[in-house]
Amino acid sequence: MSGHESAVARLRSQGYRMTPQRLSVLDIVAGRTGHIGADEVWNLAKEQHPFVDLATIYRTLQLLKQLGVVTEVIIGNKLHFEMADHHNRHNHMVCSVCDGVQTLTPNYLAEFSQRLEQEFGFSPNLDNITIGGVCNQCRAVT
Amino acid sequence: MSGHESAVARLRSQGYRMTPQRLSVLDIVAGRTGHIGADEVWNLAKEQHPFVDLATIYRTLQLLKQLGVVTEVIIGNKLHFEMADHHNRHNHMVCSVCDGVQTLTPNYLAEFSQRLEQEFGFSPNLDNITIGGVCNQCRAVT
DNA sequence: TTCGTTGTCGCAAATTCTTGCAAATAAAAG
DNA sequence: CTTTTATTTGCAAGAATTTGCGACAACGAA
Repeated sequence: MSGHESAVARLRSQGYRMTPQRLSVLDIVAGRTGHIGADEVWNLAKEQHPFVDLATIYRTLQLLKQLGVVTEVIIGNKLHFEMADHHNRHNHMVCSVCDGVQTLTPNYLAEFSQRLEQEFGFSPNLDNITIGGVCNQCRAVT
Repeated sequence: MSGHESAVARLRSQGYRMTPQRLSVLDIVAGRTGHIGADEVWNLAKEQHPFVDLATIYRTLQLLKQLGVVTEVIIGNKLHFEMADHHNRHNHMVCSVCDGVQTLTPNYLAEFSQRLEQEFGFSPNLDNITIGGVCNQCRAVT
């Protein structure tokens, strides 16, 4: 009921339809500050629409991702999603050892972004960037 | 039979064992210039070891990934792997619309890497970086 | 409001990837 | 070479995610 107008508009403008299921998913993801797993979205969505299928959740999340409304992060071997906040970007560093996630707001990425666009014609979605590596703790263990 | 000595050594030094199955997987991935899907690795591996299980392939690829021998890229909804070439890095830009993959050798990433390490104590593996976005073609369509 | 077109949903089956466990085996010790 | 022991494997079961398809519903047109 709040700031979903733009998302709805974006759906419509591409010929997609707004359904109660999609609104639910949108509300749920928007209601979280951090990321949320697909299974959690499903559980919450069932409270409002007991018959929603998990497949619908996945399809909706994929759609919202394509539209740039949400962002996908792979944590462990699960898909997680969160609102793509274009004003206050969240980027992730995922440790390949412990699957821990760290968040950062990298201003330094802006320049890199422009280069990619100039040299390759590729518009990177930096809301969606995930950097693999090893975190402090796990490196200490080895 | 070629340049796998370092990979074998890296296995041994961590207490892992070198088995024919693992050597097969290593050979197969190393024999490719580009990336290769887990299922393809399996098919090729079966030519030499008809009874290898797909689970073994996955486990081996995960292991090689942890050791930094290979690199994992998610293309579409499949896992792909390729040799991590530390001298000539390959990084990927994956289009979220068409799943097309572009490769680049970003020298400009080096500086960014150092910052992450200094500020977060996180050692990024830039061989493994994947940047999502929209490619030239798909952007033109919209 | 009603109708028709077309996108969407729910269901079930198919893919893709992961995990538990007993048997097999690599590497070290004797 | 044989024994020992811990790692790996293969198999089967199980998560997690995607896809095909007929029934259904959103929304513009009449």
